[in-house]
Amino acid sequence: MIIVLERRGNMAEIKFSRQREAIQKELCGRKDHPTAEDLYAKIRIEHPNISLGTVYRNLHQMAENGKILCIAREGCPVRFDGNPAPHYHLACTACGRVLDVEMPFMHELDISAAAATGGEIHAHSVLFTGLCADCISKH
Amino acid sequence: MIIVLERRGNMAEIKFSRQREAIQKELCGRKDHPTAEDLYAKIRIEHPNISLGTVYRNLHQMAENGKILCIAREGCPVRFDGNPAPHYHLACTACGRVLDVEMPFMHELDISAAAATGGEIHAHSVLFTGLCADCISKH
DNA sequence: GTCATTGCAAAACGTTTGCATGAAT
DNA sequence: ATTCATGCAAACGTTTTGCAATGAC
Repeated sequence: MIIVLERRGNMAEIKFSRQREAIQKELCGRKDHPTAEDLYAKIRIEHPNISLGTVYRNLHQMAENGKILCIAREGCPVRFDGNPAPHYHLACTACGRVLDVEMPFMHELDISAAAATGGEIHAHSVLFTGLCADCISKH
Repeated sequence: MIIVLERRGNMAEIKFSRQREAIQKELCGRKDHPTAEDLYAKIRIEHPNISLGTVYRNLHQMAENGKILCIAREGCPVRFDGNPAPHYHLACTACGRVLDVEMPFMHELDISAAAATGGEIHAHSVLFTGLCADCISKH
């Protein structure tokens, strides 16, 4: 299997589009981590003609360009994060939400990993699993 | 969306099966992180009648019971890890492989995250992104 | 005898793609 | 005029499911 991670094919220009603008605005205006369908549903209110394919295409492009993050989990649709700065996430086992965890990001981990592997680490993503504060207090 | 993470429905008995045994043996006998299809293809050599559904069902059950780990990434089929002890992974951007990273696991991160969220952290999974040693040296 | 597990094939799901049209530069 | 982006609908790859049959206990 070949993993294609190349940035946009050599120097193709990115043209403005209403749709991309709407997606970007919607995603960056929220602090949760919506799925493509979530965004599609929301954006459709103001842009009734937008298509799901366009949402996916743009999310993909934005991720390639480092403008957003993707959060993948077993058995769940991918979630997107409008904040591209590396940070931690918590997947709550009770309510199913994915939340940001406000703690300092350990860039040192990348250094340790690079030392351990002899390779070159570009990023690390961390997903905590557990109960969020809301779910703890509700019970 | 409701996330179902419950362990096996109250106290249903787990009965032995040849197929599960083969899956367990195959997965735990290797240090890479195969997909369900990979395992299916391999196991089919000795158990020609096994079905892909059975492979998925058993992997799911084993994951629920904490016998194996799942590694999910955007755009890739889920990979399974026969070693359920918490540890780190590297996804190589050049060759596409997912490798173990031999470095001490930071349980302290869970404590920091619990403090930061006010919740209860059960685990954390880390996926590094970068180049593995093989790909660095090949270039 | 009971109930978990299987194989099979169909369906579900999330996502990607081809193509003709439209919009941005 | 060029070429990037869009909407649509069809296709894709992965995973799950219903069901009747089999196997474990």
